[in-house]
Amino acid sequence: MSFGLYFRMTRKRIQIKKIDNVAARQVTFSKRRRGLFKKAHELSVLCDAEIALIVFSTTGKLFDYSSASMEKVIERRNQQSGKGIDRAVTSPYHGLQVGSRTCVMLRKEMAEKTHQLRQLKGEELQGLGYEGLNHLEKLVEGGLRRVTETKDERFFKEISTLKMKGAELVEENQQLKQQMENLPHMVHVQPSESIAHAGSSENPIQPYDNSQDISLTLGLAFPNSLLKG
Amino acid sequence: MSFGLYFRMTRKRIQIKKIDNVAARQVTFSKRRRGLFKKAHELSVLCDAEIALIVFSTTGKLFDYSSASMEKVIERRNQQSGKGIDRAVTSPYHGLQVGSRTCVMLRKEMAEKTHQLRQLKGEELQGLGYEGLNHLEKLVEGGLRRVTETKDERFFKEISTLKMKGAELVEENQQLKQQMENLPHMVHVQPSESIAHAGSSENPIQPYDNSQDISLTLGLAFPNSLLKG
DNA sequence: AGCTATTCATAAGT
DNA sequence: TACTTATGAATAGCT
Repeated sequence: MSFGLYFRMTRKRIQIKKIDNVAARQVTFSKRRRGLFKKAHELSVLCDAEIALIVFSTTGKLFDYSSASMEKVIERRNQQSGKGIDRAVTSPYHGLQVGSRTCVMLRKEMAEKTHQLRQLKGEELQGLGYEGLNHLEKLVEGGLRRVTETKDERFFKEISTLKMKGAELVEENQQLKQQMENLPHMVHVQPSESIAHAGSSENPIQPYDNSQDISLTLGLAFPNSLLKG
Repeated sequence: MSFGLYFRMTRKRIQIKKIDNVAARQVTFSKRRRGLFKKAHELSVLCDAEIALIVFSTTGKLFDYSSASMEKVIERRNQQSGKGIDRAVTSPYHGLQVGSRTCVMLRKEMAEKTHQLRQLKGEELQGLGYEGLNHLEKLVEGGLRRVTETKDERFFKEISTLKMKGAELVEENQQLKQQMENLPHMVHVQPSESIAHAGSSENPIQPYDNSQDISLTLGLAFPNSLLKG
């Protein structure tokens, strides 16, 4: 290595235009293609995305990658992008095939999903070996953790909301009491203790603690998803 | 900027596995998706390559890029890779009218099932109230219990099977040894210790304990269901 | 959405 | 083709 020769190994940022030198272009193609496929894979794993990547070199060689099934991804895209423009009309013959094939695929995917669903519920585990069972166990553990975390989070959020509301009520209550005391012409009025009976009588400003009542007062409707299964 | 707070802005290289935190996942998806598309474009320009890239986010949103025409690239790939079967001719007209209505229903069911699946994995829980979350939690707990039970059951069954097989082998081994001792005309034969080397030499009838080897000897193939999701 | 420290990708060279 | 290394680019973690 003669350091004196090059001030920088990489001269400067290259500009994005077709590389003239054929050899250099091929080298760059190899390197960048590898990088691109790696990035595609990482994105699919990190973000649970469904990806299809097709690359043809200048020489006509095919390279492709798909996180799932190439056909499935392409099919899915045909459906989505077909929403805007009615391509079935544009190319009737083509549209026909896409439609019928899609239906078959949908049925297959449905069967697959139903099976996955049952496995997550701990059914239909016959086909799984040790590796499969372990993987499934980890998956369900993760799910349980997330569900529980979400539940607790929601729970605490509601508690604090209620406490704040309670505090407001206590304060309002106090103000009402004072107002009543300032109206001596009325007959004696019983203080409405029942409204804030759980609040500390020693410190009325302190948040109203009714965490015991949450399940009764805030049970939200359960959407029609998992309950019916 | 308070420099004292962080030793490093970017802690260290991340590991490539699904990001749990939904918000972080979405941010990363945005950033990396942009990067990926940029790289794809650069490759197509620099090296004059023909590229098609399709990405579906977890939420089902479609992003795609193609250096030329998406359809053209996909078609070109179909020709290269699908040498065997001409699928275009296979389904000429069948099932379009019948299929169209069925397909709509199938799609709805698919969406529903996909949602249920995600909920079981602890995602898309926004719509659930306390009741719903509790129900879901119980469901997943049950699933986890069943999966774990099945796994353990399978495990112990295999262990006992192996122990029995081991015992048989040890017995057979003993018999062979005796037979050899009863054949004095032959040259000295080395006892085949290697067959049952893990068995206790002090009590050869005792079941052969190779529980350590189970993962090596009985790793069943994992079916194509949950691993790819 | 914006900012940096850090990791990652890679152009040029051997 | 593979390896090396300085540099530019991408991006994780934080506002």
